[in-house]
Amino acid sequence: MNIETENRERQRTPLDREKVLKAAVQLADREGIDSLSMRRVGHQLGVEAMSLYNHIANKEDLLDGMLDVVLAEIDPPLADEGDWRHVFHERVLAARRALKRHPWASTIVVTRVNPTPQMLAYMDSMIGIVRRAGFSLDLTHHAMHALGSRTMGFAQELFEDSADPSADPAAMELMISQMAEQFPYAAEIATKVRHDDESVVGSGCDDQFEFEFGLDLILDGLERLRRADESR
Amino acid sequence: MNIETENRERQRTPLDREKVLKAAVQLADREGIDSLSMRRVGHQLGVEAMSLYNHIANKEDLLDGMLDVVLAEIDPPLADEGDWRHVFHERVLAARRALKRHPWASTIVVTRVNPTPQMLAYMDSMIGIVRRAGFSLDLTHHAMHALGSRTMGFAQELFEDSADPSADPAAMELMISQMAEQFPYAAEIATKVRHDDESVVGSGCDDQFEFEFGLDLILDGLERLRRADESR
DNA sequence: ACCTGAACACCGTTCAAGT
DNA sequence: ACCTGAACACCGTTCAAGT
Repeated sequence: MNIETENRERQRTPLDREKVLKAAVQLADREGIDSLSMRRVGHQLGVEAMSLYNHIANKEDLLDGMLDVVLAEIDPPLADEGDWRHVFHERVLAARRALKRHPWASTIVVTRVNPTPQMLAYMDSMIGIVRRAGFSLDLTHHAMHALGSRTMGFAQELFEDSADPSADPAAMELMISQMAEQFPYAAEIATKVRHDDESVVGSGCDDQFEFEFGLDLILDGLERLRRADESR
Repeated sequence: MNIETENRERQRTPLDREKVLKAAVQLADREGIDSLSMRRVGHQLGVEAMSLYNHIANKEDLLDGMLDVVLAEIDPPLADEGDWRHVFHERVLAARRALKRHPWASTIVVTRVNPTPQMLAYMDSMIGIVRRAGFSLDLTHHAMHALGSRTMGFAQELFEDSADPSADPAAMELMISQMAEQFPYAAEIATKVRHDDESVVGSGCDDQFEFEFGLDLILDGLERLRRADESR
């Protein structure tokens, strides 16, 4: 029995911040972040929207809290053993798994104006990995900027759904043939992606693969710079 | 005399799509994307919000059109001469300059569900640069994913304003000392950034530098892969 | 052909009033 | 101490009615 039905029957349990956040996360998971309103979170808890203001400051505070619920799910880092790139890579994938469970979370990260406590804790642990691997303060700073949102397990993909399998193939075919004249290079890539998608084994647009490809490209570049710095 | 005052006096000139887009861009430049509403764009043109629907389909269509106004300002690419990385780098900076003139544009890019015509044209030209430099179709595809939004001249920065000079130094000092215990690595970086900002010459958090650092790190990594691929 | 008034179904947030 | 009714100042969008 979830919170909603429980509270609809009789509102014995008083509200608190944690209950509000949990209900909001549940609602966003089920209906998407665009459907999340104060009124709807209230309804989910069997309460009017105004009651929520007794437990959260405003909607921004609600979003901050929801993000921290998600980030608290990230697995702790591996021990510092062997190549720092491995430790870093694995932790980024742990963050990615947590964010993937709540697809709205990455859009929330991006709109935060101040880092939340859990974001700070996560970033601190990631900075620690490279510092203990011998990165200078300068190179560490550049590294974090270069990685950007990849540190948190996601990257800004342009045209995320162009390879969406739900798009019907006939429309895709038409689009590609129309693009071919004006945008030959883009059409060539779109054709490749479509072909690879059709063959079962191929991975025309495997998000996970592309994410790790980009991540390791940057980590390898950084390791090269660390070595150059060290032997300076 | 701008469109607003002109049309307030007497509405002789009939509306068209271009005028709506221009007015919307002007409004977003001046007051930010959050202040952009159908009602306010209408007001800017001396017209009710409902009139806009004669020229644009809906708000998403308006945002698409606004983005294409901005992207049309990107300088054309250099000739294919010398290192492809230079040509690519310079064009990305051209895109960056255009987006920087309209700070809301990058947030619009990120929320598009379908690529706009100008986005397609831009991406096509960038794909062309690497293809003509000898990249395989596969590597080209991975390259575009690895670069992500960097291709368009921006990157997802976490905590953009943590080095904001408008934040008062005393509050910054306090925050850092509070962080130091719980988040020593993050505090160390924050301290460095603050020091470099104070010295006039230093560039503790030079967005432009960090952007190009990350861009070149990826371009160099890709060039290495291209060479390995070629001599395979 | 283009513009508008009225309306619909929503938002976040405040605050005095209730229990 | 916590919750609510009423209200404020907004949204995007539709559609019949006006010119």
